[in-house]
Amino acid sequence: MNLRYAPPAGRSWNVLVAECPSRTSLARIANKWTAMVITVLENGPMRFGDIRSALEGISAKVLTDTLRDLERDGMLTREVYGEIPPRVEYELTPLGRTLIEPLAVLCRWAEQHIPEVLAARDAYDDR
Amino acid sequence: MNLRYAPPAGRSWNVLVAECPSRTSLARIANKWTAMVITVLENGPMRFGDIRSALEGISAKVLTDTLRDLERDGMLTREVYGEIPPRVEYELTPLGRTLIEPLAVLCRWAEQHIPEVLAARDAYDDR
DNA sequence: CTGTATCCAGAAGGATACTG
DNA sequence: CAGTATCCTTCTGGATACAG
Repeated sequence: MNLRYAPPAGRSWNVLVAECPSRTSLARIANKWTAMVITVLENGPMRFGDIRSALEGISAKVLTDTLRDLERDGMLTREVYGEIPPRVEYELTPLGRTLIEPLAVLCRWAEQHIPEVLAARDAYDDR
Repeated sequence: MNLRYAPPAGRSWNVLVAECPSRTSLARIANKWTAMVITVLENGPMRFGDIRSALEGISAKVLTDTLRDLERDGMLTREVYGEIPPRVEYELTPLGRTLIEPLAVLCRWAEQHIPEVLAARDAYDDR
């Protein structure tokens, strides 16, 4: 496993290799905002404001940045409707949809294991 | 547990609620270093130096911080052996082991979908 | 309504030197 | 070997104001 980064000539992309682009990709998907955005979009297209309301507490700037990054990496599409007031809808691509289940699992893990995590934290801080 | 937020009776914790502690927990596990550390520890205890070698490019400081946070949240244990030179081993707890599969899936996703992501990125940048 | 443009504080993370 | 300590740079993300 101590191989130097060699792809794309070969086939073995590897997040453990510092220069491998898969590590950048991992950083993008292993991210709390990404997990929440993808999860929230699973049921179909949503408007900017509705996403922002769903992800309670996110700023407009951060949501804009997150959505743009996800669009750039092909995980969602952005459609602007020429209406007044403006309407913009975001929708997962097939590629983005393959992330729904993995990221939903993470969100559920965080929710389901809160008692254990908080207990462990208290125990650690008490010593 | 001294919480500023508790889910309403009969309901579950929810990462979409800003003050819910599950969001902090999500931030910790939805993180590239966490994903790599957990994945690398799946086969059993490992020494600090071996983990650092496996996660090519991580600094001692960042690895120390990451391991301490994971220990604090009950996902791994840290055992110090009174030897010269020192030996310290990190091992996943049962709680930590429940993260192996979800996080390994993320790492595999990042590796397997690199061609699509890079293609999408090029297409986006070209317009 | 859906952003952009700034500015700024704090967190994350790297480099280097050093210790038990 | 397994860290600490320190310093420094970069990135993240919040606040505010404003535009189309």
